[in-house]
Amino acid sequence: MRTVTIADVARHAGVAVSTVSYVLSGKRAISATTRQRVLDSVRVLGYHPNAGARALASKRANVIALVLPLRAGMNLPVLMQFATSVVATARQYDHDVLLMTADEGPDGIRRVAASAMVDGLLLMDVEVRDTRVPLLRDLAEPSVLIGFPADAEGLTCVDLDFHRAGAICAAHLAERGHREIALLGAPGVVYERGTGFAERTRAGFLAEATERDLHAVAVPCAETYDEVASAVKLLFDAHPGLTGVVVHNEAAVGHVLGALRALGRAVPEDVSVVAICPDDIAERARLTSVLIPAEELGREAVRLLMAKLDGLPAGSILLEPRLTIRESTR
Amino acid sequence: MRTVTIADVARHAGVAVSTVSYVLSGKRAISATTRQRVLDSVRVLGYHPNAGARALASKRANVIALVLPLRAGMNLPVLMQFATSVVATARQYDHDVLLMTADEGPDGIRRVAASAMVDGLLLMDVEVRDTRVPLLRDLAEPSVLIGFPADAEGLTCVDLDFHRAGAICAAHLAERGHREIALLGAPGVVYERGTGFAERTRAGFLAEATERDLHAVAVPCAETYDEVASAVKLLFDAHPGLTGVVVHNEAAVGHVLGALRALGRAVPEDVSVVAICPDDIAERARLTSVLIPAEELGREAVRLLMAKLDGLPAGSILLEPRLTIRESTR
DNA sequence: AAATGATTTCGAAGCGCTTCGACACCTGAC
DNA sequence: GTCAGGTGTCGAAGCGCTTCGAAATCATTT
Repeated sequence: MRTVTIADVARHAGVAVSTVSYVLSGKRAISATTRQRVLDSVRVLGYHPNAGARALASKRANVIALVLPLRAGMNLPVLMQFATSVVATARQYDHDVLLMTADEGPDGIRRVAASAMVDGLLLMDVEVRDTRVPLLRDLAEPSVLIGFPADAEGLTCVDLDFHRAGAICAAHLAERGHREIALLGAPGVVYERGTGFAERTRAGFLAEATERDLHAVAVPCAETYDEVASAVKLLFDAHPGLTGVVVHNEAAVGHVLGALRALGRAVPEDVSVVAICPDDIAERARLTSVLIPAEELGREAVRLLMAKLDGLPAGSILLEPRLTIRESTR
Repeated sequence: MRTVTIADVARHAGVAVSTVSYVLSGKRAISATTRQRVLDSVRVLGYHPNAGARALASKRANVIALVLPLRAGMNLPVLMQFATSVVATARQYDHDVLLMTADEGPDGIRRVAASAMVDGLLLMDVEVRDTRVPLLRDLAEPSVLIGFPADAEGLTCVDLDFHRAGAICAAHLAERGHREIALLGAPGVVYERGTGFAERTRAGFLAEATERDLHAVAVPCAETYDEVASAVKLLFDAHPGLTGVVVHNEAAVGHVLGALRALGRAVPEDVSVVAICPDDIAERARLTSVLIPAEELGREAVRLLMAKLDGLPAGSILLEPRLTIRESTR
């Protein structure tokens, strides 16, 4: 059972090879009768174009690379949703997905790009000072990043709008009548590194609080229980009237709840808590939260990449955060 | 910056194109001096072979498809470890990985296979009566399955040796002096479907128990708390002297512990519990367990697939289970 | 010195597809 | 009846690589 080639289809339909190609690609007008004859032959013979030959001739592989950080510490449900959404969306655009792990590093990216194996790249979890970013800049292949590196100039990035997320949390607490609120953010070092998303959440939170005339503080937050507990204690010592807390640190959120319990402050009776974290974590603890929209991130990232493949300019985009109200705020 | 082709390398090194090809593939002897000259040119020019052209000429894409069940209900850590291991191992064999989701179904498989986009396929979580299995059988491309379908004849499958796993659990309990033990397995319907792995665990468990002259029973086990609780109650009513329980049902294991607690039986003081489940679940509950060796599964699956790609015959293999002793048995 | 055989290198023929320019045919306008 | 301008189709030239057979080179042997 030799594999069926376009020449077989052409012979079977009694037309030229190029005609078959044009029917399939739609790049030139073909009469309805010829078109139908060709399509019938395709069906009858079970023809599938050879991807390699197509890529070679057209300089388009119809494959995108998905570079995932398959290391420990990632939130798996988020990663999975993202990957699933990328694959599904890519298929809608008639593209396949080549899976790469971040630990091949820049070389892996250079390799797949230079080999014309993929037409574009999707990188998840880009770090602030990522060694791959300069490479992406002068790669011929377009790329889209999930997350913003330190200097996003000239790159296409997709991320949750953390400024708005911070603001939405503050607004939610304000609307519930809280007058004194706090943000527990990432560990201090993260701010010192100038990590964009942590800083932006903070700015949005404080701006909205100021706007609404609330008393607000924002403090970094470590991730071990003891450190979290003492930070929470310090916070309430300094601000006894505090009734609303936003936690933007998925590793610390459980500890914050524990610390509150230890201090004898009930949630939501005494203190309302809003988290900015993956949905599974918030769901488990029944927390009001702003989730990480993994599926939407994947979809938008692919959409942007496809636009770039078509030569369209594509700027970065920020996704609108959405608050899910659960049982930790009142 | 036109991309560098093999012709550029040949010109730069002052040799024929075919010589460059042979240097790179090692398929013919090339003198050391020529070889070095070519390799230098490759380095200087930054040459990377065009994957499409290579695939077209050699009929080898150097890509394998990884078909994952990206639906809910999978144990994510297991899936991730598996995927990571597959990608890493494939790279060792100079192959890349095309990521597909099971929801494209047989058509997706047919598509990538017929388009010569991949040389082989890796399917995870194959179901007992999987519609893709007959397809795989008469596909030209070799494939490896994780898990055993109803009829594995002529297929290459990799899985944990559940017969041994059942036996190891029984043996562990026997060594600790337990004389009356039970296996809580998959829900009844799973056995009725004739699912291989559930039945094999059961057989291994009972055989080992008989061997060691223990009193052993094996019962199916549902997955809601109430059903589990009543099953556990019935079990202990019927066998008051029961002191060892093996749970082979990752969804039920938490409920079993709860039910035991409700019956006033302490673990491990009154009852020893061994689980056959993903490591994260056992780790969380500090259970002695036989884990699902995701990483090893990935590695072995790729190894088998590569063997088949080289035309070697490859039978199915069963991985040796390993017991991790934690705090639930004594 | 010629012949033999190994060893190393070369040239050319594809692999299956896309795409460009050209050709054939058909309209309708003059 | 001729010619301009569409349509629809074809043929051929690659795309960049692998691989086969043959040529060229060199060391041995007779």
